[in-house]
Amino acid sequence: MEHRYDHVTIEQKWQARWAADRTFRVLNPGDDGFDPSKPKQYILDMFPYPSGEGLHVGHPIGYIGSDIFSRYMRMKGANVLHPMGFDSFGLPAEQYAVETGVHPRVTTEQNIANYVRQLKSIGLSYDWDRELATTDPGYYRWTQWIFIQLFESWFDPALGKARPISELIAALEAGETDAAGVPWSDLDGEAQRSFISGMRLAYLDDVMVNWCPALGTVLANEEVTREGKSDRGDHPVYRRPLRQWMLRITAYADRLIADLDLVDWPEPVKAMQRNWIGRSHGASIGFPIDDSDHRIEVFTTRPDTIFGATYMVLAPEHSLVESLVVPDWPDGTKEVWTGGAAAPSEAVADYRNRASRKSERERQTEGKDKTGVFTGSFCVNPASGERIPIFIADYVLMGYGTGAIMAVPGQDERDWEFAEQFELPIVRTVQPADGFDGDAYLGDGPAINSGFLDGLGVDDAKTRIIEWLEAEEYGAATISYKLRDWLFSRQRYWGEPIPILHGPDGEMRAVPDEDLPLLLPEVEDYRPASADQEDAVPVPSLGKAPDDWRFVKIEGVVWERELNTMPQWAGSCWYYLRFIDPGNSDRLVAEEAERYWMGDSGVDLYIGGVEHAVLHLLYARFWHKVLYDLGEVSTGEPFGRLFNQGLIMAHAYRDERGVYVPADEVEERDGGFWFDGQSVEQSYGRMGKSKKNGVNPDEFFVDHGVDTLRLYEMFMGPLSEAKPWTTRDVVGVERFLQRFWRNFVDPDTGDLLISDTPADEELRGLLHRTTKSVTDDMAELRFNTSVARFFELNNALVGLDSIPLEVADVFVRLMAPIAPHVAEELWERMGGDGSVCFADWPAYDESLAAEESVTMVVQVGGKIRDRIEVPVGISSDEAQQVALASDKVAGHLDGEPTRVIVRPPNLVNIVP
RNA sequence: GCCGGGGUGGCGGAAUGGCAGACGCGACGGACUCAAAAUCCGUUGGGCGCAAGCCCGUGUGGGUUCGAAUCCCACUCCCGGCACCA
Repeated sequence: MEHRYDHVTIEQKWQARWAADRTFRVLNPGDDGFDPSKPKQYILDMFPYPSGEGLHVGHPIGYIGSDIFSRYMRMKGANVLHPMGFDSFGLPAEQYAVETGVHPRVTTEQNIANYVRQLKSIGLSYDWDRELATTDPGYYRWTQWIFIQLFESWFDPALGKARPISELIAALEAGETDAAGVPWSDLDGEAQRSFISGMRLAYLDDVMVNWCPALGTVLANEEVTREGKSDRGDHPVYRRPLRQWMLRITAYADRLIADLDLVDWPEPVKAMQRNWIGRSHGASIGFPIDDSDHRIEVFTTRPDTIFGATYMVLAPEHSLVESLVVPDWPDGTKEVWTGGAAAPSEAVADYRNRASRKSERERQTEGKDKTGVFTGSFCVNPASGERIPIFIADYVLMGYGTGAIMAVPGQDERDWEFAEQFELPIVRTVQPADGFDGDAYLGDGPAINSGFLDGLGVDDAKTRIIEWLEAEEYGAATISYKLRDWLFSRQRYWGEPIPILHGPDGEMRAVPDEDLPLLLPEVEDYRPASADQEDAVPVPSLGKAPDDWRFVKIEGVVWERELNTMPQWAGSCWYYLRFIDPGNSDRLVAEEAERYWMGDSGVDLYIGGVEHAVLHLLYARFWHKVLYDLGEVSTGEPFGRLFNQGLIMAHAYRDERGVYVPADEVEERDGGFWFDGQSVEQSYGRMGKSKKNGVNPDEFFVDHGVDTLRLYEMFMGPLSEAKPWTTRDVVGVERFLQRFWRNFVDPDTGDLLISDTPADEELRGLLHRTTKSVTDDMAELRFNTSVARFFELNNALVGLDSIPLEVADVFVRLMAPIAPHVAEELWERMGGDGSVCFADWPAYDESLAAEESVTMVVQVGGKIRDRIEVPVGISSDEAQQVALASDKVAGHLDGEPTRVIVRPPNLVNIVP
């Protein structure tokens, strides 16, 4: 009784020891005691937003995975950087402040303290000396500094990289280059400023924003769901034109795609990023406007179909629309083109008005029902020479390509639908395949009705028409992207202030370095200046800051501070760099430390959820590339290897009213589920407080133990897969740990049951096989099968009077990464040297790992007919003889075999 | 619609061209116990058979191969992402 496995005492003892000894502190190059001969491993978790709810058992599965890998790498002799911090700017703390008046800083600090406590209680081997939070002024000072670098840089297309804007200005002033064709000296001060502003990587622009009145802020495209709701809170979002800060991520589109080939990431994440960037090859073509010198530029991926362009469509917001509207409907105008209006101006105004009120969602759900009106103007198809009508329609999006299309109904489904509805001509320019009976034909085939293209396949026709367009100066080959510049302003309080000053004449300057960090001002009222109607106008919360913050006098002139704050993604764009050197007040990261820890390919292992595939991971890559171009970091990519852990799912139960009931009190019987005497319905999804199916880790640790949680979560299945939490199954690993302990420790005396008698051959073979198997699993993060191997080895020890020392020593070390507390305790009792965390990872002997004899399978015609024990080293001839001598084989074989396949020592297949 | 991932016992899963179902849960039988819990031992894919043994079996259909859960083709269902992107 006295000496049973007491997980609570053991786990608390070792967590206290690790904290007191700073066991997991890791040194930087240059620090006293740093060992440069060791290889480095930078193993990183996606840091959390510290929510008020704290962690449930589903959250840390990725942290446990990275912790095991970190502990394994330490034992392999690496310097391991394994830090943790908090992404602590964000809406929940601010919303709480709105409701209660409690400063977000206070809430954030409390939540972080709770997270740290919970994370420590999981036994995660972080170097807590490097803890950081994005809300620390010492941290966001550098977030602001990076923003200023973006503001002070431009993307030089000739070099394909960012450069200081001062170099552009110098070149312009020296006359080495000009401003988009205009000599620099011909521009006045205002025009010069405007040109420079248009070149910066961080710039102000009038853009269509996603305005969310309920949140009181605008949102990035990435933060709006396909239903046209806010990603956070699910509030309605409206389109508004507004002057906002933008980051020129589009300049990096090609590099962001190309460099995906350099990183070891899950293919789905790479695919999502490629898809999000959406690079497509095509041509831009200018269609001359009838009776005008102007042209309408379109982008198309199918220039080969130009002879079939029978009309043209502009997005309703297109800037040329006004100039295209004619006073009266021209001859040939069909009734359906007019939208019932008496004149084009009325029809267009009306249509634009309605389109601007539609949400993204409404535009999308219209699907096949196309809407639009005729502008009254025509342009000329440069290939066919036909005069074709110009429409506006909201199925053409302003944000992609040029906001205008040549409509080719014969080869485009959307154009087909529009043409049918608006009674426009349809001309096929690709001969459909035999048997095709659909509408628009998207496949390959010879060109028809296409003049000099006739007979060419799609690819050849594309090449030919682009040559012609370039020769005739109607257009050129182009590449278009779905990716748009990153909208970087938010009107909320709890974010990094954008460190920019606005002068009286509209000029801008960065806050000087010595004034950083630009601290968030104190305000009395955290409420965003929002209203519940969509008509409200976005107003930054920092407008409520005191005047001595808002206005700055420089050399007698009053400058006004930028009032927008940065989005939550800002802080997480570079935190992995700060972990390397979190206390540095001179640089965002010291050069030598950065070079050491980022090595050739950046972070060695980055574990986190797949939900960040296009947001955080794309933004961070973008910032990293800018910093790389500016010489601040030494690698082209931040995260060399990425791993997505799967969610822990759980069953939830609802009663007849649809109200969730506590999942841990539901009983299963008679083929149904019951709570408090009534039948409840089972569903399956993410764990969460609202579904009453979360499992609280604090309670779990008391009842079952931390090592049990770690073993269970790793044993559930592959780390990358979503898996259901089943409390019932926990007992398996719990039993294992108790049996493991009993194998080592006499329950009556507390004596170690270890002797130095050697292991017998069978046990020694199993030990080496286990070591080999677990070692192989570690590199691939296949911890589920490692745990299974532990069970097997453990079962082989049951019933022995004592464990051979060679087995005990290796077993404890193998267990140390996954179940570190019990491993430390046994290691100490066994008289191990120092912490087991730095013991050598066990080696194995390949020849001992091989089994002495194996079961050879004998097949006849591919069906198993016999199993024979044979020595491992059996020769092909011997194996064949043994197999053919089998009685069981003889019964299934009449006559001589036609062929015998021999794969010693595993298999002989006799083909009759 | 497009892109990506997946379908294996009652359940979680193992096996990536060579013994399908490792390991665990559950279930069943047994030991210990006055009894229960805990613990320990055994059985456990389905079917036929007293047994030896035989047949079937990895979503469906086909193919490659001496041999396929694994590779190829077609289909189907489930999950994730994107979606009027010209």
